Amino acid sequence: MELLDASFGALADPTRRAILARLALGEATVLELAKPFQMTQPAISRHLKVLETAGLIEQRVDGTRRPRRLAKPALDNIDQYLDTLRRALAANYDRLDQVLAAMDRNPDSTPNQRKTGGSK
Amino acid sequence: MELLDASFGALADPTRRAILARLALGEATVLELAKPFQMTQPAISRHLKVLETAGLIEQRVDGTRRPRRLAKPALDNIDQYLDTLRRALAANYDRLDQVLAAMDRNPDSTPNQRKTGGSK
DNA sequence: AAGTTATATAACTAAGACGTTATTTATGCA
DNA sequence: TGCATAAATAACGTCTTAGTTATATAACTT
Repeated sequence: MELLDASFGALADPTRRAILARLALGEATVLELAKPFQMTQPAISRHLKVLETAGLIEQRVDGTRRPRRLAKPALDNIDQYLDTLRRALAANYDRLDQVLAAMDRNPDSTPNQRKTGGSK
Repeated sequence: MELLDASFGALADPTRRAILARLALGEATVLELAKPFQMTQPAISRHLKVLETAGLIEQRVDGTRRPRRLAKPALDNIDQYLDTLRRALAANYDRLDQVLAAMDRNPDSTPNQRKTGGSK
């Protein structure tokens, strides 16, 4: 699943998330996107390429401009992955040893927690 | 939202996602985690620190071992963020210009697409 | 055709990520 | 005590990322 590599990697950068936030309001060109972020146009173009490779945005051709907008495939993919994690998490919390572990890790009940014998 | 930086960054690495997949089956120690991945123990320890900083896993103390398990906060946080993107995406797709854009970007209908006279 | 505008690409630099081996710290055990 | 084991940390090399400036490409404008 290397699309996940690209997708999560793309989302890990605050500038790229800001770009997505801007695109959430509607499509925008490179220069429009570059304006609010004090950063050069080439830098934004690179970020856009990363986002597009990740499947998070799409291009459109309009003369010399290339307005970008949000795309869905990556989001669906990510959602699906996170779902498996959520499920596993829920399942683990239902297990007894997880409950015991939770008690064990509470510093109030056992100052210096152990479990083999009980000393130090 | 720099927790998102950490969370998405953590999920961008395939080794770390594999670690999470293993932890989805239940808690495991560093050495147990290191075994399947042919990688040294220090490397795994670093990955675990990244995952923990991101809020994706937790530790437990058991003598000299530190079994890890999945944690929820980061997932909730991520879910919430993705939700805003999903919403924006849906909203954008409801707009007329987005629909026109979709047609415009279809290479079959217009070989060298323009639009100065059409929408915008 | 010539100039302008929108974007992409190239070449470079600085910083960060990810792996290694060697060593340290902390606990358990004889 | 002293040795063994689990995990963390240090120091280091290498590859990747994110930014810069300079330049190239493509399309619109006159």
